[in-house]
Amino acid sequence: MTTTSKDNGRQRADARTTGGARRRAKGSSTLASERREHLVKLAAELFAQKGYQATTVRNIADEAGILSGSLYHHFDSKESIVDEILTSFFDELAAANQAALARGGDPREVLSDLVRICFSTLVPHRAAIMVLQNDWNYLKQFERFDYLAKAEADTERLWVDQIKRGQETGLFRDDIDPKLTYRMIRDTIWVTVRWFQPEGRLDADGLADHYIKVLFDGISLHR
Amino acid sequence: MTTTSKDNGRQRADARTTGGARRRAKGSSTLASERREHLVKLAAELFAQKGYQATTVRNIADEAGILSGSLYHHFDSKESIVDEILTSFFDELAAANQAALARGGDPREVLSDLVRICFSTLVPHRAAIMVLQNDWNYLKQFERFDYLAKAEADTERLWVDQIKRGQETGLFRDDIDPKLTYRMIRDTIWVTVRWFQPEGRLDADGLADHYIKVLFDGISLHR
Amino acid sequence: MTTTSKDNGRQRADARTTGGARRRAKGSSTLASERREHLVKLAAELFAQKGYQATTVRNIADEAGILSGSLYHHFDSKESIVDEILTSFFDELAAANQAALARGGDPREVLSDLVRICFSTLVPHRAAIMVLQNDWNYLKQFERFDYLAKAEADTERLWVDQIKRGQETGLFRDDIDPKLTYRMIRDTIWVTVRWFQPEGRLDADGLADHYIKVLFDGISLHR
Amino acid sequence: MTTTSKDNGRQRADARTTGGARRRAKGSSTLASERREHLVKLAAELFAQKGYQATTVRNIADEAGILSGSLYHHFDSKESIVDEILTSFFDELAAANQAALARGGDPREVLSDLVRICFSTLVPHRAAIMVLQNDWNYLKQFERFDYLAKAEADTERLWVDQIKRGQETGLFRDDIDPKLTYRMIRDTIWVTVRWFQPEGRLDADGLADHYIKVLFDGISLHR
DNA sequence: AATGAATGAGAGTTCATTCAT
DNA sequence: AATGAATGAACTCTCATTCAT
Repeated sequence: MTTTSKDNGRQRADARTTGGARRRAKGSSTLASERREHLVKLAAELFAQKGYQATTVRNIADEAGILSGSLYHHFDSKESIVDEILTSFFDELAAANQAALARGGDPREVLSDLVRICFSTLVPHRAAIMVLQNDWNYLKQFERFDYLAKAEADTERLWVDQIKRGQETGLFRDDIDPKLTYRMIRDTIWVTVRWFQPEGRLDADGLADHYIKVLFDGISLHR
Repeated sequence: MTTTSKDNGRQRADARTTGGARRRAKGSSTLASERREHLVKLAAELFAQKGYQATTVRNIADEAGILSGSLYHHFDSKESIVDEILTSFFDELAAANQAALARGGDPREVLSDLVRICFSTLVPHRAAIMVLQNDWNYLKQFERFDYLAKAEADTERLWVDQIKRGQETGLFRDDIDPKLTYRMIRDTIWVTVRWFQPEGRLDADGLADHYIKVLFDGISLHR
Repeated sequence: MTTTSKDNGRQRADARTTGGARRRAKGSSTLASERREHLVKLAAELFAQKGYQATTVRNIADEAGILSGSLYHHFDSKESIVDEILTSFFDELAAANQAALARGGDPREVLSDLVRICFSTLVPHRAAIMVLQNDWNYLKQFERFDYLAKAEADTERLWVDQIKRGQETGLFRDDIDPKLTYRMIRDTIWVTVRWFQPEGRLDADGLADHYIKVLFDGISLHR
Repeated sequence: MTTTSKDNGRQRADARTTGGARRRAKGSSTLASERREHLVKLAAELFAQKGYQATTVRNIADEAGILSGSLYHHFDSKESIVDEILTSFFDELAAANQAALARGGDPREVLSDLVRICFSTLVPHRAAIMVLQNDWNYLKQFERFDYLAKAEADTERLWVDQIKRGQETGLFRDDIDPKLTYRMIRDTIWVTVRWFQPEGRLDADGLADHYIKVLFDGISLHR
């Protein structure tokens, strides 16, 4: 197997037993990579619109103006495509979260940052989030996507730590359950992807502000 | 179509939004109806577990110990089955919501009731909510399910009215968007179906209490 | 899963985790089984003619006058069909070999019997032998067919034992290699399936006689 | 088609049965020819391992470290590659057979020579023989390979002549069928390619000796 | 001499649904 | 009320081959 663009951008655990040289000198792979990214984008849009299962590889190929078989020049499988979409989202999110943690601040500030990060991915990673909301239940059955569950577990730890720290430092109420609270925050944010319209009254930042307000102080008017 | 129970338990399309349970009065059809309900229950469990699309009619038939073709004696399509699951949920929810409204009380009390109603459906209607969370994006493309969008619009009006009334009477903050707030509340509650375990630390009521607390007063500790 | 004819006639190692009742009272399965056997026969003929790989499930379905998808009512997969063909051959061969052994006699008699048994399968199991000759190299890569290699190993032991016994009792020459000799006999017999015509000058029995003659005494005229 | 080495190394179809090696006399095409031969060798190895049908042109290209499309600079089809492998085998075999005949001797000596020739091709032409054993049934359907059947018919005549001559001169038994006997000898020898290991206890020559012994005198111990 | 993108035909398989029995 | 056989359309994916660069 040569170094085509089919490698899916992620390391494979299984070593290649068959021979074959690996090459490619200069920059023609940039073009290949652009084509590939374009196809991923088209697929992402369809996955978001109709769902992963309901989108056929023919749909994607049609959108690109090629035949379905031709997609397999670029990707191993339909799964590879969605994998690429999800990976790119998770990688970016993890990096942003780490950066927020590194910036420091009191738990309320960190939590605000984390919330804002979530909302800020809504537009650039709409498809990934949509797929996660609608098709995760289906995708999780494939070993290949186990890494997503792990990534989510990491994120949970990160949030829960901040909530607990907030409780210890007297910033947050003591009578809420950290894990439960995290889950509700997480779900509430991501699920907005279903109805959120960036061109609407509130953009992603506005949505974040609104949510942070309610999250920290509730909807009640306090005297 | 024969004179069996195949009419999907629902007389007319325009009867959909009126809510309320339907009963079959007379004789042997009760047995048929019981068998039918049993099959719906089996299907519901599978839909909840694997999703609507990923569940095959064969899966359902297998679970019932019959052949897939035999299901069509009871239902005229796979869609009919999920329709029945969803209708039963929406009918019950609408009725409960109306009852809460009828009971009256200040907006905070009514809203609390509405929240509690939502959480209380989590167990008996787990499958319907799961389907709505995971497969709505797919199902909405069929005209047949347009009534669900209408029912949801009705519910939204009901909630938004209460939130606005709360703002007018000085109970709720003025700087929150009623519609946005409703959506977030709605999403936060329903999405819990994905991880909620009735046998866990908190049951549905506990979850409701926890959420109402955070919703009204936020997670911050106010002096 | 119910007890349809899809079980492939062979036990499955993997237990069925999904529920479902198992029934079937009377004899309607005989009919189902007949249909199934008919399809297997059609497939066998095609496999023998064109090879396993080159035969498509559509070819088989066409021959049966149904659509390709309909085959899957009867079989899990194309592999299942060929499996059935091979299993039936191996089962019968193993039984016949055991019977020959049980009959006893000196090694020359037993070996003659074994040879005759091989030739006698040429007509009834032509397809299986043809597949084994032409497609074994392909089929052996699938775990599913590991049992064939095992069956072959058993047969080898059986033959080699007789050859050795013949050498010990002074019936056979001492300067031949038992294993090598077995392999050559085996291959020589089975490979005749490629050109053997039952309607030709010699039938399977005639072929066996001819071969036994040459095998034991060679082609040379001994004074 | 350009003026590359794509003409498959063979000038005309009617030159096929004449046998003999073909050389390219002149200049830089020697390099091209070497590359070509290298590719044929890689393909041969794969065909032997996995069979002709199961080997994809991509497999071959991978092995060579190039892309599958690039193979078509050297060959005009997958068939051309296997054709080259088979032709080279048949040409050499025919030449060797002719030489044996030319050397003369009594039928027993000639037959021994022919047997030894067959065994001696086992190593250098392993792939061709393997393909012939496993994929001939598939390849024979293409007109292009009709010449193989013809070559085989020629060989048969040659062998049968010697066997008959042996019977006439009282060297061989009269009660064996010459044609049948030839076929069994042929099959027995070629089919060993499936399990023969040159590094094993017996090399090709040893195998030949062993077989000649059994062929002429049988496995029985004659007083 | 090779790449990289694509074709086009066809592969095995799935599945909701129908219908005679 | 159920069976068992079949449909027909669609699915993901494969692969020999082509061709502009």
